[in-house]
Amino acid sequence: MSPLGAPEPTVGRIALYLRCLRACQREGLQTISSYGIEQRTGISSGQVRKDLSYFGEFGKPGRGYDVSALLDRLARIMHLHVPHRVIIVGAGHLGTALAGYAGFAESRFEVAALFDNDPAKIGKQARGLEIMDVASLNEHKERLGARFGIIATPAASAQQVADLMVQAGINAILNFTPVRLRVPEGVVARNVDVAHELEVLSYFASE
Amino acid sequence: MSPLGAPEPTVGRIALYLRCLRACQREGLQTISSYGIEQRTGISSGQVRKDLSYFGEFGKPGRGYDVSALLDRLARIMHLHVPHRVIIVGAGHLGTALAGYAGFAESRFEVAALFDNDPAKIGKQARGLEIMDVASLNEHKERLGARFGIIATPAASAQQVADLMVQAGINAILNFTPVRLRVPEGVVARNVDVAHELEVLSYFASE
DNA sequence: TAGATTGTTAATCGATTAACAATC
DNA sequence: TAGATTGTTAATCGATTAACAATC
Repeated sequence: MSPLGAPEPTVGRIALYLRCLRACQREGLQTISSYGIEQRTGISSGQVRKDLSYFGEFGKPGRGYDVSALLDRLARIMHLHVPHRVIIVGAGHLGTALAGYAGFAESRFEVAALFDNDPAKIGKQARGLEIMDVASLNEHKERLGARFGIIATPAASAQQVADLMVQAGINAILNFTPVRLRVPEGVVARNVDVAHELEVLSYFASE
Repeated sequence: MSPLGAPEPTVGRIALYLRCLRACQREGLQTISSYGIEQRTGISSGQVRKDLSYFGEFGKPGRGYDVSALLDRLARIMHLHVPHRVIIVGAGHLGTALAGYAGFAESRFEVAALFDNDPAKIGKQARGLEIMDVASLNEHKERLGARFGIIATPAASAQQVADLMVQAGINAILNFTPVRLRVPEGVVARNVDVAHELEVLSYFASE
C-alpha cells in the first residue's frame, strides 16, 4: 500500500533488480521469473517477490515478469526513469575521479559541475568540466538544476559544503568524508566511508 | 563468549566507537560513559553497552570506561592495533585517488603498492608510488606482505584481479566495481558501489 | 553512603524465510 | 489440463530497545 513503507534493505535490493533487468534487456530476454532473478543476483526468489510486493503486483503466476515492464515500473519507483544532474564539491583526486566515473551513466546520473574553493584550481578544467568556485554555487543553481550533490572535500569542510548544497536546492547528498552531516527535513544524506569499509574487513579477515 | 558471534552491525559500530575513542584521547579525556559515546556518535547508550558485551566487560559501574584501555581492547578486537599494508590494483583516477587518501592513516592502513596492466602507466609514479605491472603481483607478494587489496579497475577485470590477489595472499578485498566477487573460503570481500548509493538516495530523496 | 553507570535479561520490533492457495 | 510461478500469510530468525539488579 504505502510505497514509503518499504524497508531500506528492500530499496537497496530493488536497485539491484533494476540492474539485473537492464542486463536481461540487453540480452533480449522478454520475461524473467523470480527464480531467474535469484540465479543472477543471489537474492532468493522469495525475497524478490516479497520486495516487489511492497510496491504492487508486477508478475503473472506461471509466467513470471515482463522484463521491460518491470524495468520501467521499478525505475519509476526509484525515480530513476529520468536523468539526474549531480554536482561534485571538491576537485581533488577523489572528486575528479568521480567526475569522470562511467558507472553513473547506466542510472542516468550526469555530473553537471565540479566545484572547489582553491583559487589555484578554479577556472581550470578537469574531466571536461570547468572547476568553479564553491562560493558561487548558489548563483549557478537554476542553470544546473541539480538535486544530487557529492562531497569530496576534506572532512573539515563537509558540513559547511552540505549547508551550501542545501541552500542551492540539493536534496540528496553523498558524503565521502567520515563526518555525520546534519541536514534539514526533506534532505537525505548517505556516507561512503572507505576507511570504515577497510576496518570492517579487518575484523572479518582471517587471522 | 564467542567473539565471532557478534552481528555485523555490531562490528560496524565498534569501528565507530574506536574512532570516537581516538577523538576522546586526542582531547585528553580519561574516561567516558556509554552515554558519552551516545552523545558523540548518535548510537544509544544501551546499544553501545550491548555491542561491547559481545566481546567482554570493559567498564566499571558508576565510572564508565577508561578511554585508553577501551581503545586498546577494541583496536585488538578489530585487528587494528597493528599496521596493515594495502595494495591497489587499477591506477586510473580512482585508484590513484585512493592511493593518496589521508583517511587511511588513522586506522594504520598503508598503501604499499599500486598496480595496473597498462604499459603506458607501468613504471610511472603516482602519489609517490611506482605503478607496477599487475602481472608481477605474485613476485612482489613476500616483499609487500599485504593482506588487503583494493580493486579500482574496470568491472570487466574485477574477478580476474580478485583471483590474482587471492593467489598473492590477499585475504581482504575492497571492490569498487559493481561485480559480485567469487572468493574462496577464508577471503572476505566487500563492495563500495557509488552508483548504487546514488540510486538508493534517489528513492529516499523527496519528490 | 548516594548517585552513576555497568552488564544482562526480557520484551519488542522488524526483516527474512518457508509454505501454499490462487492463477496464468 | 498440468506445470510453473505468483503474491501473501504465517513462522522464524535476528537485532534493537527497555528495564533493572549489581556494583563501583
